[in-house]
Amino acid sequence: MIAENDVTQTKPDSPLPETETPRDAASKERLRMWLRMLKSTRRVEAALRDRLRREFGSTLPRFDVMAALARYDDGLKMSALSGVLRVSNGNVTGIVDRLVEEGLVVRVQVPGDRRASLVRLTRKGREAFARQAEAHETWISELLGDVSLDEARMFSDRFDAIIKTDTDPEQTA
Amino acid sequence: MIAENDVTQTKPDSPLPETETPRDAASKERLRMWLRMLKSTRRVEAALRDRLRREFGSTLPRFDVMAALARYDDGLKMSALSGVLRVSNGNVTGIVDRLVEEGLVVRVQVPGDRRASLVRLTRKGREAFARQAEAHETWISELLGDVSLDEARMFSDRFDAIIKTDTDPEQTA
DNA sequence: CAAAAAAAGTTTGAGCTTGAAATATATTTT
DNA sequence: AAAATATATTTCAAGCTCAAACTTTTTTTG
Repeated sequence: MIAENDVTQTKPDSPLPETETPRDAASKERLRMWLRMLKSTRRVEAALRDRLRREFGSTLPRFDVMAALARYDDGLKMSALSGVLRVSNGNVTGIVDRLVEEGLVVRVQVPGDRRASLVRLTRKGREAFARQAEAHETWISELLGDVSLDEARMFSDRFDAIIKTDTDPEQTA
Repeated sequence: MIAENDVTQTKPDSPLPETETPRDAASKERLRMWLRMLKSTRRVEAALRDRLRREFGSTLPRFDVMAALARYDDGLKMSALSGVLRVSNGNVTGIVDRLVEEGLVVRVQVPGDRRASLVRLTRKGREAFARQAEAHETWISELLGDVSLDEARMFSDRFDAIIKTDTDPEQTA
């Protein structure tokens, strides 16, 4: 919103501040798009949080952590985990602490290195995650139900481009 | 991820669990799309948070509140504010408290009703927001730079559809 | 090898977020 | 007028989030 006229315009056709260069127009349209993208994402996220809470007594961050661990049978080190999820180290500590309390994951000492530990899903954790993941996929299809297969593919590609535009380290274990 | 075969399939052509109905395919593709959409949104949000913090010592929630207030010269009641932003009541209380401390907004008593108060931007708040909003638009264009005007329009429309699919009260002041 | 640097994790402090409970005030019913 | 109900907002507890500070351990290097 707001954002006056653009000083870098090449053709000052009109002297009024209401002048709109093509650059402005694109900028405004991208802003509009972003606001809608943010709103859509938040809506879907809110719905997911709500269902995860009601139906599984869990949260999205916990789900994210378990999803990451589910992809690595050998477990992940804390630093690798926060790297994969792209959240801060300290953040993951707390979430894993709670998952450990509930018996969904374990911290296994790494033999050679007394600093590090591998975080791994327990059997209970794997089972809980399997149930949640299945529900999760169903919810997404429900929430994005009117997006066709082809359209979804198109969107995925476009989002990939956006992701790649920003710096994308994407480190592994 | 995970999500075994779909029980509701109409044609059990293959007895194996690896069977994939068109319904499965679309479901998986939508999940893929959602994960990318979430990732993109988080990337952009993270970038915005970072810049807002560094350049203005502020946060996205504060910015959101100020943006909402900027659209209502007469101010908004707390309940209307949380309604517009679609966040909990208690949430807004804290954010507004901090904005008041910094002199960016004020709480004005509503004449007829001693329960309610109107939250309004101060001059300082309006000026701060104007600067932030301008930078914000620039950042968005930077972050979504390779999205063309037409493409942005298309995305906007599509997101609108997603938003409309979920319940959309959108109350006003 | 000892000092310095780097790496793995945790802790801390401040802020955001929610849902539920508490408070206060208004309005409606009885 | 008293009681019940509705509305406006705050408080609270639990959890998520980050950046920065801090331990402990390992690796590098002079």
